Amino acid sequence: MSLAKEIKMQCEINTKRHEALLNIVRTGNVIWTLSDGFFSPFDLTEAQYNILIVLKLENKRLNQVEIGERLISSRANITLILDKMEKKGLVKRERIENDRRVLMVDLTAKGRKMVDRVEEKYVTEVERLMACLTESECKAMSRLLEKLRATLRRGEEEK
Amino acid sequence: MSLAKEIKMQCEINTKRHEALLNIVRTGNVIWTLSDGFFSPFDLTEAQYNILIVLKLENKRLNQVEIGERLISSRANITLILDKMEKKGLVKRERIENDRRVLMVDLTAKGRKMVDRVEEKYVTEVERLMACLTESECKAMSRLLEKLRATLRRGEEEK
DNA sequence: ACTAAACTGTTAATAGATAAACAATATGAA
DNA sequence: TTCATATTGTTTATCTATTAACAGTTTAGT
Repeated sequence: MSLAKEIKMQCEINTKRHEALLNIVRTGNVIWTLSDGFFSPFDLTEAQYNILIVLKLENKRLNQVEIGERLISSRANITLILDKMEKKGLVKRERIENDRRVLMVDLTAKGRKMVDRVEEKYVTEVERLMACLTESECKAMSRLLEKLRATLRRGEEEK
Repeated sequence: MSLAKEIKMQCEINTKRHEALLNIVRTGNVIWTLSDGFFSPFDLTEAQYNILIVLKLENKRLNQVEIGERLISSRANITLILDKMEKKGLVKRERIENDRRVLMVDLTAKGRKMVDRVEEKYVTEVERLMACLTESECKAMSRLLEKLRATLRRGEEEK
């Protein structure tokens, strides 16, 4: 991921809106980078953790399309990520009777153990990282970001 | 649309802080994807545009390390991006006398023409995308994001 | 029932980024 | 000076992600 990134730009940013856009992207990027460092000791990528946590929270098997919807990731990529996770024994893929196209993905015992262990530390880490903002500040920011994202999405659908 | 619904998670997200973190990452991602679509008609990537705009705003030649600092991109990657831009005739690389290791990168006439043309549309596009937020909302959001990023950065330096 | 369209998952080609190793050059301390 | 160290840019190997094409399967309209 290489988006308009930080630093050493001697120019001013033109407008408040442009500044906000760059701030969102930069901050997302910093968090993304940090998360890499957080997950690597567990030999997980963020994408892999996300699949584990989705399966845990849904508490049922999901097919690969459903997983892709929850992660906003392409079908092709889900296949590759699951290939690796299956090799590591974190998930299993099972055919079902009604529809012979789909593969249902589920946590293995090992996968469940992994996600339980990591989730606890993840929650602590998130609180630590975000501790500088109050709950109401977070709430306000979420509201604005959701409003923005809704508009962006609608704008794209129209095209 | 709330984040939870958007990603079809039937569970709620634990805390306001966690929700805000996910909102930042996700919104940054949406913007990043849109920017891809914005630049591709010009046969540019975002990374390439960023190099053009940096050279324009600095208004002088920069070596590859200096460009890397401004974009937070690795030296290796800068080499590859500039290779492509040089082939397209957007930038030129010139040796200097004092230090025979360095290559100074500068806009060509074609590169300058390109960046002028794209920058104008880029500014318009940013205003359009962010129009749903008022200036004061943008200002508030920037303040929170900058505060957060400052803390995150400090937290990492301590490690 | 038949056929066109849609859907699921995989594969191949491509692009992007990074880290590690490297060659050439410059710097600085003894 | 001389030699270890640092710096600049390139190359190589590797990893991740995306798009397009594909095969197998199901759905829906007629």
